[in-house]
Amino acid sequence: MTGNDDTDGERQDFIREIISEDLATSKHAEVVTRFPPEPNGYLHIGHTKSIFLNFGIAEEFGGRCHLRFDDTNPVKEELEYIESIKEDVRWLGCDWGERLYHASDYFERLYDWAEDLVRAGKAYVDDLSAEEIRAHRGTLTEPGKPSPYRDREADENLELLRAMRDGKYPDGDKVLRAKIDMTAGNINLRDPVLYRILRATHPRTGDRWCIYPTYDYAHGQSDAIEHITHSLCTLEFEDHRPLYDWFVDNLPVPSKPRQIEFARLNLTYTVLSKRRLLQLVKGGHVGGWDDPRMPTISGIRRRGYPPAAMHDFIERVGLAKRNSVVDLAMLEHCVRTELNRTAERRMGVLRPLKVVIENYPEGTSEELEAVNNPEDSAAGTRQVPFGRELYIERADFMEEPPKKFFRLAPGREVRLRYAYFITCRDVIKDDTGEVVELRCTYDPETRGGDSPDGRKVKATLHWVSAAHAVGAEVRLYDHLFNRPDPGADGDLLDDLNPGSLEVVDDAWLEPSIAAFGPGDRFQLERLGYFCVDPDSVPGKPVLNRAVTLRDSWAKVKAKSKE
RNA sequence: UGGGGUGUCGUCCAAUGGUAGGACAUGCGGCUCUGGACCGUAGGAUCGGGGUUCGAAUCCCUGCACCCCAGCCA
Repeated sequence: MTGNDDTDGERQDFIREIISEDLATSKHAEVVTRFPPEPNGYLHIGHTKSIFLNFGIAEEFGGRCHLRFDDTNPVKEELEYIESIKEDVRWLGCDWGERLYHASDYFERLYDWAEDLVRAGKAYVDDLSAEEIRAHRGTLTEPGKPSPYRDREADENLELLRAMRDGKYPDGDKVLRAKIDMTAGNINLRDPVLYRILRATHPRTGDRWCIYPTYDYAHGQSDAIEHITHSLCTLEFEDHRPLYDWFVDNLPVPSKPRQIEFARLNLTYTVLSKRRLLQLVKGGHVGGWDDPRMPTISGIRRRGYPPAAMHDFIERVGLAKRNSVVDLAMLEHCVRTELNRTAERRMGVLRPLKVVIENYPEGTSEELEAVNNPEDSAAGTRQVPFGRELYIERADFMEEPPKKFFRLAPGREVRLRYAYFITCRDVIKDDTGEVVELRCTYDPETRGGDSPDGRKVKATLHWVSAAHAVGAEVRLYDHLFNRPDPGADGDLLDDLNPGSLEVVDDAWLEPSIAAFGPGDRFQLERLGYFCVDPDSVPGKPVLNRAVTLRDSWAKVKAKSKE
């Protein structure tokens, strides 16, 4: 189901249709998919599409999904990445069970098959340099020319290949190439490289090998070895498919997998490429791979996006073959929907304005009952302390309110959530004319927030008791880039949003928030959804704002400014 | 000017020869102890030109636009 359909649960995307058909016609008895990351970076939101697709299909069709590291290039790959990828996949709720594999598990078999190809006259060792190979490859419009080494005898090739494996030649000195067709329109078929000489320590095989298979030579065969039935990948591999099939058809592999391509995910205001993400991290433009502004899985986890929201998002985005860019607002909608359902409510004030309740007895306080989650009665209630001195949000008071401003103003009565109606009696300013304190009175009859005489107020404000509040640092995030297509016409860095991070270090929170630990998510009423950051220290929580609430007042305000 | 793909509301995805529909976004109402949530409602699309057909987003022809490929990256 694509998730954007509510009348027909049968509807499927084109890949699920193919699989259903393969099952119906008994082409396959079971479905086996795989998620095949290269451990050369951190996973990002784009990968969630592939992860949920592969694991989701396996689950829906009662099959299985393998986690396979495509570790064929030790120059770029690291153990650190392997660990982070596993953690991220697990966090998304996907379980590969015992089915953890690596392309490097198959290096021995892949090599044997390479000898088979050589013996069959379908592969040869080429002495040409990388530059010469490129020159011989031709261009998009001109055919390539055969290498002078293309017609070496099988025996000589075999000897050379073994010598390559045994470390007799320096890096880059020779390669093994498939002998296919130097004039093919599809450049991938112009005698692709199968093995290159690379003296690099592999994260798993160490220094056992000095030749490594290329992606093209390793991927399809790895799929076949694992009896993958449907090998799902992104569009740019579409014209590798003939090569993929060529290997599977020319090698004694145990099964014949089918590669199917789909469009990768793109998001507005976001970059999703390892190269550009690495650029942001290495350049110090963000705090690291897990900076909450990063579209990495570790970034959004720290930011407070729940895995369930990611799943919902991927379902809604759907699956097709056309390149597209999804509106970031769609993702934020999914985050809000999930958090609205599951996150408990709390109160906190970001930019405090002191309020003194003049007719509230000095030196006393009381506890008021507050609902934890109006969307979930099972979440229960909690007690919130109230006293004579409070903080409210600075933005909730205006000395000269415009027509549509419903909040506190001189002489006006509003409700303090779950507490009392208060009326603003006096405004105290400092030398510069800035409002520093409000003198108010409360109506004891309105305890809990309802007036016995049926009197209405137009606004309800959040607040905290000054005597009980916990000081906190709150990090507010905005889009990392200030245009929907960052880097589209020029330097990516020119499009960085200088206001993407705002740190508020004198926020006040209701005391119950101290009970939350890193990773816990909750709503600060009227402000948004927040997540406790690991930077928190005892007595001084650090909060990340995952996403704001929808804010129709902000829209009214923005419109009146135009 | 080689090969491989893709063109449907602003955005994403459906409609598989038979009323172009949903979601997000946007506008307008309602409701509300969160200007939240929720409910209702409106506007908004088949790349162009021919053809086949009672009937075309769908089939055919022909243009056009966009994406990918010339790593010993994946």
